[in-house]
Amino acid sequence: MTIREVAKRAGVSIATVSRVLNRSKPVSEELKRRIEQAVRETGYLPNAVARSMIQKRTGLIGVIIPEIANPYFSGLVEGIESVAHQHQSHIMLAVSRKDPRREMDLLRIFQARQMDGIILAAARVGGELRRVLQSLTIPYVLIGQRPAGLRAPCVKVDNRRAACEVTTHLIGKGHRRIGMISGPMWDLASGKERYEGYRDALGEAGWTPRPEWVAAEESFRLQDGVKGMERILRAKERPTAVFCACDRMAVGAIQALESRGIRVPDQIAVAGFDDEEAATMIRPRLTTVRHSPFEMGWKATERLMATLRGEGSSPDEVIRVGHGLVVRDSTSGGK
Amino acid sequence: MTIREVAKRAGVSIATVSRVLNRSKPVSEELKRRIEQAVRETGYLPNAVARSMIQKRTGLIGVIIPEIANPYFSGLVEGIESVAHQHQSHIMLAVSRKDPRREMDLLRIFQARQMDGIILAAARVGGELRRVLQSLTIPYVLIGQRPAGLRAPCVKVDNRRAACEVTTHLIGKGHRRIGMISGPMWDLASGKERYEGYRDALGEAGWTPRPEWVAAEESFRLQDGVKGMERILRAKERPTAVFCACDRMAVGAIQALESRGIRVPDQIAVAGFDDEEAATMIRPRLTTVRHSPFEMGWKATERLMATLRGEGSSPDEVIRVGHGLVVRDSTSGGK
DNA sequence: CTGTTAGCGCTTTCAG
DNA sequence: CTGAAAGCGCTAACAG
Repeated sequence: MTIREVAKRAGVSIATVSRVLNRSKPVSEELKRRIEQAVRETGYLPNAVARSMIQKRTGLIGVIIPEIANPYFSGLVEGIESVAHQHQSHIMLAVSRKDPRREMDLLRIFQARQMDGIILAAARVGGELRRVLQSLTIPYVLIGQRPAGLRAPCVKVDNRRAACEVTTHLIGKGHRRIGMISGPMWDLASGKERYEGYRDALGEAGWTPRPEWVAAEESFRLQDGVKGMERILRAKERPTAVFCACDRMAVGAIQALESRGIRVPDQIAVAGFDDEEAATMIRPRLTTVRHSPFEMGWKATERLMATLRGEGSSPDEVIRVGHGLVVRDSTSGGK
Repeated sequence: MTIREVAKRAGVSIATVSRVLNRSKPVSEELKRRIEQAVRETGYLPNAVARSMIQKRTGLIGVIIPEIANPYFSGLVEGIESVAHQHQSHIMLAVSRKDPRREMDLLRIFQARQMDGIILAAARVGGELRRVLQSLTIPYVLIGQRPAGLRAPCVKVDNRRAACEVTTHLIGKGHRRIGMISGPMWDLASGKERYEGYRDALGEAGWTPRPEWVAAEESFRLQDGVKGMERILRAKERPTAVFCACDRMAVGAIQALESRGIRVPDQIAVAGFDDEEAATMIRPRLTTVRHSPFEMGWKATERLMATLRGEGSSPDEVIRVGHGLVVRDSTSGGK
C-alpha cells in the first residue's frame, strides 16, 4: 500500500493525495471525497519514515536514562512522555545501565536516527561524554547534572540546599552526632551534591563530618542502605541521627536498625530523600525531601520543544524544580 | 554531512562508501583506507532514516503500556529493552493511560512508523481494539491477556492458578472467612483472573465468595487498598483473612487495619500479589505471589525477535512465566 | 486547483 | 573490485 496505489484508485496524481492527507493545499471537494474513500477502502497509512526523510523532522525524541525500574527515572519518563504526547512526538527510550560508554554510543545512535532532540539523564559525566555531547548536532537537555564547560539547558533539583535543609532539621531537633549514608560520590552527581549539603549544614553548626559516620556505598539500593547502617553502627561512638541519600537506602537503614532492636527515632533518627511511595509505607514514616521527577521530565521536554520551535535560551540555563522538607515520624521527638 | 561528501572527499563513488560502511561487498584496502579516513575527518554518521526506508527494517520495536510509574510495567520495559538491545534494536515507548482509544491510535502510529514489531500490554481488550489488531500488518506480541479470537503470541502469568494457590494457603492456615480486595474486573484482565482464582479456591473448599467481603475498587493503587479494606470492615461479620489483587493494595489494606488498631495477621491476615519491593518494606512482611515482569518482557521480546527471523510459532501460543507463593509474616500463625 | 518532476540520503542491481 | 543509475515512499516546488 503506497500513495501511488491510492492515487491510481482515486484517479488522481500522488501529489493530490498528499495534499489531502496533509491538508497542505486546497483540493476540490470532489477529488477530496474520492481520495478519502480510496484511503478508507485500502486502509492506507502513510509511511512515516519516508515522510521524516523529506521533512527532516522525525517527531521523535531520544531519552537516555541509567535504569528504569527506579521510581525516580520512571517518573522522569512519565513526565517526558506526557509532554511529548502533547506535541505529537514520541519517545525512543534507551537504558545506559550507568555505562558511560553506552551513553556515548546511544548519543551517536540517536543522532544517526535523526531524533529531533535528546534528553539525557547521565550517570556520571566524564570528559569523553562531554566531547561527544559537544559534537552533537541536535539539541539536547540534561537532567540532574551538567559537566563543566557544556552549554546546554539542565533541569535539576537543588540537591545541595535540600540536603542541607534536612540536616539542619536534624540539628534543630537537638542532634549533635549526625551521620550520612551516601551513594558513590562520582555517580549520578546527586550523591555528591547531597553529601555537600550535609557537610554545609554541619559546617554552619561549626562541625565537620566524622568519617566513621559517613558510609559511601556502591549504589543507591535498599541493600546498600542496610550495609551503610551496619558500617556506621560499628563506630565506637554512635550517631543519634543518620541522613540517607535516598529513601530506599533509608528504608534499608531502618531495617538494619530494626533487626538489631534499635528504635527509630528514639535511639537513632533517620531521614531520606526523594519522598518515594516507600516513605509512607515504612514504619516509622520517613522524614524526607519531596520533589517531582515527573516535573523534571516535563520541564526538560518543554525546554526541548521550545528549542525546536526556535525559541532560544541562555545556553547555560539551569531549570530548577522545587523541593520541600517533609517531616514525618522517623525524626520526630527531640533529642 | 552526507555519503556524497564523504565519497567526494575520498575520491570514490557513493556506492563504494556504502560498501565499506556496511561491509556488504569486498573493497580494496587502499580505497577502504581512504574512505575510513574521510569518515573520521568529517565525523560522518549514516542517516538511519534513509537506510530504514530502503531496507524496510527500522530496528525499532514499539511498546505500549498503560502506565510507567508502576513496578510491574517498568519491569516489563526493562526486560524488553534488555533483549532489544541484544538484537541491536531500540524501543519506542508509548503510554496509553488505559485509554483503549489511545491504544488503537498508537497501534496505527506504530504501523505508520514502520516498527519491526509491537509489544502491547493492553489495559482492556474490547472488540474495537481487536479489530485494529486484526488489521495490523506487522508482527506483535501481547502481554497479560489476549482477547478471544486473536491469533498472536501472548505472554502471561497464570494469575488464576496463582491466586488460587494464595487463597488455598489461607484456607490451609485455618481461615474460614476470606475476603478479597480486587481491582476493577474489566481492567487489566489480571484483576478478573485473580478474582477467579480466589473463587476457585473457595469453591474447592465448598464455599462461594460473600459479596460483603469482596471489594472491587476502581483501580489498583495503594489508596484503593485502603478503601477496599474499609469497605470490608463495614460488614457485620468480618473476614479473618483478605487476599488483595496486588501488593500495593495489600499495603493500603494493612495501613487501614493499622489505623484502626486491628492486628495483622492475628486478627486479620493479609496476602498480596506481585512481590514488589514494598512487600518486604511493610510490617508485617507480606505473603504474596512472586513472578517476574522482567522475564515477561524478556520472553515477549524473544518471541517477537524469533518471529522477525521468520521462525513461526503456533499462532495462539501462550507463553507462561513462572510464579511462586512467598509466605511471610502477614499470614503467619494459624487461625 | 491539479499534475509532473525533482529530489531526501541511502542501498542495490547492473554493467564494466 | 568499482561506478552509474534506479529507486525506497513521500513532499515540495514548478508549471499549467
